[in-house]
Amino acid sequence: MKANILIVEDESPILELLALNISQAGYNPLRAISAEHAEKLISEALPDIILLDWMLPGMSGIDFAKKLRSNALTKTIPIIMLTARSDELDKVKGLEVGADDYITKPYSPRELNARIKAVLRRKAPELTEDLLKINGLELDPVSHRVTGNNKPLEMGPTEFRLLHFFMSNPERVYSRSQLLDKVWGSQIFIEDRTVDVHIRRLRNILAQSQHENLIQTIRGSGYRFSTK
Amino acid sequence: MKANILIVEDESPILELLALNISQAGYNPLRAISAEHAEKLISEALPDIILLDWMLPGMSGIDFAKKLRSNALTKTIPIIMLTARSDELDKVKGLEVGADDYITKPYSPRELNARIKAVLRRKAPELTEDLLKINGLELDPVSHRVTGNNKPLEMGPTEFRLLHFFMSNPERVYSRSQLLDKVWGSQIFIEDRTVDVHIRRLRNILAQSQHENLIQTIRGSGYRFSTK
DNA sequence: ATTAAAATGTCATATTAATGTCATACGATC
DNA sequence: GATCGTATGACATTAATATGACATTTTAAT
Repeated sequence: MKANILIVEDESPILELLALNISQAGYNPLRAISAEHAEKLISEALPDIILLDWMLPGMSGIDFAKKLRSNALTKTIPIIMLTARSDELDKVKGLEVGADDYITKPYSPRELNARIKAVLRRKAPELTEDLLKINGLELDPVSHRVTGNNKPLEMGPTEFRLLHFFMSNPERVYSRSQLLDKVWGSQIFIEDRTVDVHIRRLRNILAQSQHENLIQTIRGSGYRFSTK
Repeated sequence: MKANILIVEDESPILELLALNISQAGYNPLRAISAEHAEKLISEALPDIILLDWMLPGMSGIDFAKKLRSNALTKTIPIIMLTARSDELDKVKGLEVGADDYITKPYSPRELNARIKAVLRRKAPELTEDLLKINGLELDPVSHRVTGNNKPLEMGPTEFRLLHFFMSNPERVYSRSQLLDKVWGSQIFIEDRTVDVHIRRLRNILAQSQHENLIQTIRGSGYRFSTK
């Protein structure tokens, strides 16, 4: 599942350039030319990251960031600020407002990608393409392959995403609804109990290499991926 | 017996959408397009939960909530506020007025269901996610793990919540009914003596790492979690 | 377009764990 | 030692999860 990155930038050429870079980096860019426009897009679907220009017509980037931070729904979306000059003052202000990172123009695509990746790693590791290895269980998002003790494990797409999510977020309990939101997507209406079934399917597959008890049931709470 | 959920919302499409979700979730939706209309329905039969739009023509949602709270008959009906924007101010006001929870539009059906479920169950106020450590006893809400001197301790959901509550509120005596309210939830009809049983179960588990006397009996008053 | 294969979500049922209550034992307090 | 409050063990009931089967949808292959 590609990460959705919302770019808020009033200068069209820069916006397009950013969007191009982002899509080349394997993410899904969403374009907004103002804070108001961005709000509309956000109300339709929450992006995973917001790239926010400092200077915007209408509501400024700072104010918009503040607003995003004060709303429970958008509070946790990472914001990367785009600033024209890199004076320290801006940096401080940006961090005060709650930006997770900031980039100065002219920016280098490589730097941009690095920042995005860093932020994703911190907030939503399952959206990165990092190779995951735990206790002889390997999942490669790039080649879309899973092996247990070097034995290839075949599974359906849903089980793959589920395992990917779990391996990216180990040692944490997730309720069935949280898993549905994170692995299936938030606008889908599926029974909680369906999660159980996919957990079983995944466990069955992992059992081929004795990794089935990496997925643990926490009665009354949900499931946890753990090596302990 | 299905729970009756009264929806008070003036915008017809939203009302229908809510009603649809609610009936799919196995509840019985009742529709009202204004506070006045709602009052009429309430006078016929008391609903189990009221979903109340913040902005209503005629009497506003806030005023209506106040009114409901001031009437002995309707005082105890849980109210979930529906707000267009989730600014903190609204939240505060809503809670002041006595709303039990609030949801911001656009809401996800799953979130709505989760809230309804939570309100129906009247679970204890949410405890934090912070790691709790006392005298070698550790409770991690995130991974849902308890260890005593690094030895894993297994326990049921109720004992976990009980311990979580105690560790979050140490050095304080709680009566059995207070514990029932805080750990089990307020609308539940359970014998006071049952608390004793769970205390014993918890003590038994904690005894594996010699932590059993962190839970002390205060004769005539209740129990206390204390290191002294 | 047609067919076959794979994947998916839901349901009914089985299994297991957790829960609440009771009867009784214990211990403190007067 | 009588009384009151608490501890404990057993047990029936309830609740949560696991499982197998199945209908439907998606995907891939021809």
